[in-house]
Amino acid sequence: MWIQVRTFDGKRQVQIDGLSKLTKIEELRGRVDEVFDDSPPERQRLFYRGKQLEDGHTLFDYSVGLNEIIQLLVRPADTGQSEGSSVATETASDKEEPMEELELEPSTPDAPMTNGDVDSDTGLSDPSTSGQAGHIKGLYAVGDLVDARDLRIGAWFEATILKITRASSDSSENHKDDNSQGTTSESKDQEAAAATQDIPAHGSSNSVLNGTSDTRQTQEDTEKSSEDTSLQSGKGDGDKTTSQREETAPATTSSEKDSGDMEVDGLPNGASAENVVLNGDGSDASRSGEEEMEEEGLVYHVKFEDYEDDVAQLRSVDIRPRARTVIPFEDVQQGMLVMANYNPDEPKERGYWYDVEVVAKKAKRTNKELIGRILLGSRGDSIEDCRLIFTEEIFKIEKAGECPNVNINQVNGEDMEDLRRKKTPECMQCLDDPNKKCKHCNCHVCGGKEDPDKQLLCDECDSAFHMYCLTPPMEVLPDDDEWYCPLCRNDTSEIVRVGEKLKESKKKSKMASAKGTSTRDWGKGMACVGRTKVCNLVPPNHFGPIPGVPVGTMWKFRVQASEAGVHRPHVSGIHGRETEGAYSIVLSGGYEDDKDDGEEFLYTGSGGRDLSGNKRTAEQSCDQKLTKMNLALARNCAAPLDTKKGADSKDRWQEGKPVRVLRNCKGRKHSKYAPEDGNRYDGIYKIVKYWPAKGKSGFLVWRYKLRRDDPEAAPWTKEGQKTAKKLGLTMQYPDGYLEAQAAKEKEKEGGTPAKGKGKRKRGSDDEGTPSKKKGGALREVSAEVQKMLKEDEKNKKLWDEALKAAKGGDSFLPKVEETFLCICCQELVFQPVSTECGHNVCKACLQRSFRAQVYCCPACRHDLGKGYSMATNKELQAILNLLFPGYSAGR
DNA sequence: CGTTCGTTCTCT
DNA sequence: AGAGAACGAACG
Repeated sequence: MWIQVRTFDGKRQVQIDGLSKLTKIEELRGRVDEVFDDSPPERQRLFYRGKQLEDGHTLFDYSVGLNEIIQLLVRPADTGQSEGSSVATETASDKEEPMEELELEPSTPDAPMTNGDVDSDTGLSDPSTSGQAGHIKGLYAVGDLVDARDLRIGAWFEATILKITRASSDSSENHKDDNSQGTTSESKDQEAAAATQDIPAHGSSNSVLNGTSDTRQTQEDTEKSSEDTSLQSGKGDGDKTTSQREETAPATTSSEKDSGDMEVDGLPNGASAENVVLNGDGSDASRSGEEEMEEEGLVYHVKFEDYEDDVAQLRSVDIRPRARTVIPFEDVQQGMLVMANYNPDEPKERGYWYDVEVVAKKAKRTNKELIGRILLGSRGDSIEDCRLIFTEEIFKIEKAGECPNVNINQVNGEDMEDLRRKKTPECMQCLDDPNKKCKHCNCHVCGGKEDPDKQLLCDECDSAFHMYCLTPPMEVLPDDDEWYCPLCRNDTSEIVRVGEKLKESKKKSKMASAKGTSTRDWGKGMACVGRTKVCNLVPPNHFGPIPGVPVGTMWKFRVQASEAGVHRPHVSGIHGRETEGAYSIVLSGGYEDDKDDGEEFLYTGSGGRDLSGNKRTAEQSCDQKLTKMNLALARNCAAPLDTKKGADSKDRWQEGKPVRVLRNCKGRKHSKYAPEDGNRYDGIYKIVKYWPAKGKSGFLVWRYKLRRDDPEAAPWTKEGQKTAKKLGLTMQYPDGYLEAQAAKEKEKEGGTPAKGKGKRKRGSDDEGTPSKKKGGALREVSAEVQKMLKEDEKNKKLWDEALKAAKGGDSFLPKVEETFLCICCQELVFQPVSTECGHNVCKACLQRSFRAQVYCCPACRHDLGKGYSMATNKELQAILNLLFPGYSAGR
């Protein structure tokens, strides 16, 4: 078997040959390493259909089929430079040993809170108790109301300081904790863990809903995956945090160091210094000025107001006094650094609070607008050209250290609610109204918001479920780290999380290879591979020729004839339905009673054989019956059915149902009409008569007399050979087969597999499907169809493209098939819904998405809205029905 | 060469 | 949804 490995950017694609279905992933890595530069196995990440391939499993485990594409992502190399504080950060998170060493360090005696780990210290500790650390002098004190930066998304959230510790064993212990969470829970890969190790996970990785909504969690995930790809750029960050960590107390005088960095990172040149106050810059903060500063080594444990169980440990650079001064719009000036609300995903909606450099200010009478650059944090990332719409809520960034304090607040009775900023409702469905039932943000079954601690979060769709709302109700929390809701459970049976065992499908577990009863290696060749495409041109129960497949077409393997729709079963000689008749047969020389005279032949029914032991053929060992395929074949005969004695259509033989006939090269033993190689389509035959008879084996067999009835010349005639030449009919091989064969030959000669062998752009060297080269049925677009295309106004652009492709020499129908492939089910769209964003999805697929509370276009994530009408595009459906007469059968 | 795999189909 | 039949094709 062979597959394609393609880099994530799609720039390189290489065929890997000589694989078996039982090839292990680690083996595949070796092969990939041979062909791709600079991609050692340990740095490879391989993906197939969204799943990350893990060592220890086989291609079969992941159902990787012939010629399918595996995507390759190579982790950046660990340079191992001596400069390496960044390297230290990464390795520290990659491997656990260094962490354990840190953990063994004695805890700081004057930090009593080290005995509480993050989980138990969920902000419940009395501030006065934490105040024991009062002799730690920093910019902020316990109880200070601050804004704290969520390092993952770069936005500021309202928070309170719970306690302050020195960076020492205390923090490293917590770091270790974070890290283990990061790696054990789902597919957060190591890099992501490294990038986020400073933050405790929001909520435990377990699935209990901690009284918070899932919105934020989702955002985290998005953020993480984006970090995945931008890791290299994030290295500077790791560098800095590490150096900070290593410089523990006592503090140096270089507290400007941080601010200096910040200036470089976050501040535009020429920014007006007036209103710009840098976070963490304690140079003139009153409190710190008088006391001995040890800011460098301090870790602030802050509690986010909106996420009660979140305790983050942050450095002073990521903390600042709670914003409380609104800058009137008229006072906002270009170049200022302010805090404003922005939603990067939905710029027209409310989002989170970010630092923004004001780039431009537009004030019209009706419309106030600010254009800004969102600054995401110390890493120096920014989002350019953001249009700020909440121009009345521009906040000044307060000077470091000048904090309102929660304790003071209580004394003064000052209403701190005034300091609360507006923010996005967590749930756009119920707008966080606690009195409203909402199946979106709370229990998916009852919508109730009560008992948040009894609500389980699905690890797939993030929907919540009361344990008692499940059927059957769940009594105890699941032991597993992850839990899947009833809607997701089936669909995700094959999803594998990192480091997790592959869930075996029922079917596979029954197979010999899974039961371990066989040692047989299989799957290297074409015997056990599945189809790579399905013929949608006609329904499976189509009688007569397949459009675009001329008499004389040849395929090396039966599976290809199946793909072409000419003869669908993989093994079986007769394709038919008991109630309808037979559509096609193959003469393969497997039945001794067959007799082939070309224009006419005698065919034998199936059955009467003992196929136990997983066999496909055997000797005749009992009488055949006129059932199943034998009955189907009999029904083609233009004579009343007689299941006892058979029937003869006599002079009406041509009125019978047409049978497509293939001849296989194995028939050559007894028939000179069989092809030299592979399988050949010989045209339409009719059943003249059928009858039961005693076969050579002595058992009863059903015999069928077939006579050719096809206007196209038979391949063995002179005329037939002429047309074959004219049409350029050559043996068809599976995509990549010849390359794989060539590679095998080369290997035999003793040479190592050549680098880059089989390297090719897709669709380059087609041996020439007859229909492609010579145009014909597949390229022509009839006037009738053209007219119908015009009626499908919603897809005008797509149809224009398809027509253009047809004119350019490509086949029209395959292009249409590609264009209207449903992104969900990967089949031609059925009962298509044409979205306003220009995509087409099966109605059923879209409904499934909506049932999972996902209300956006599956293709582009364009929000369709919960109440989307989902009208089927009848025009499109009509066209597709015409072009692909059978595709909707069975759906 | 004899064996024996997953696949496909249809039917139950 | 599962079982059973089946003129393939590779393994050993």
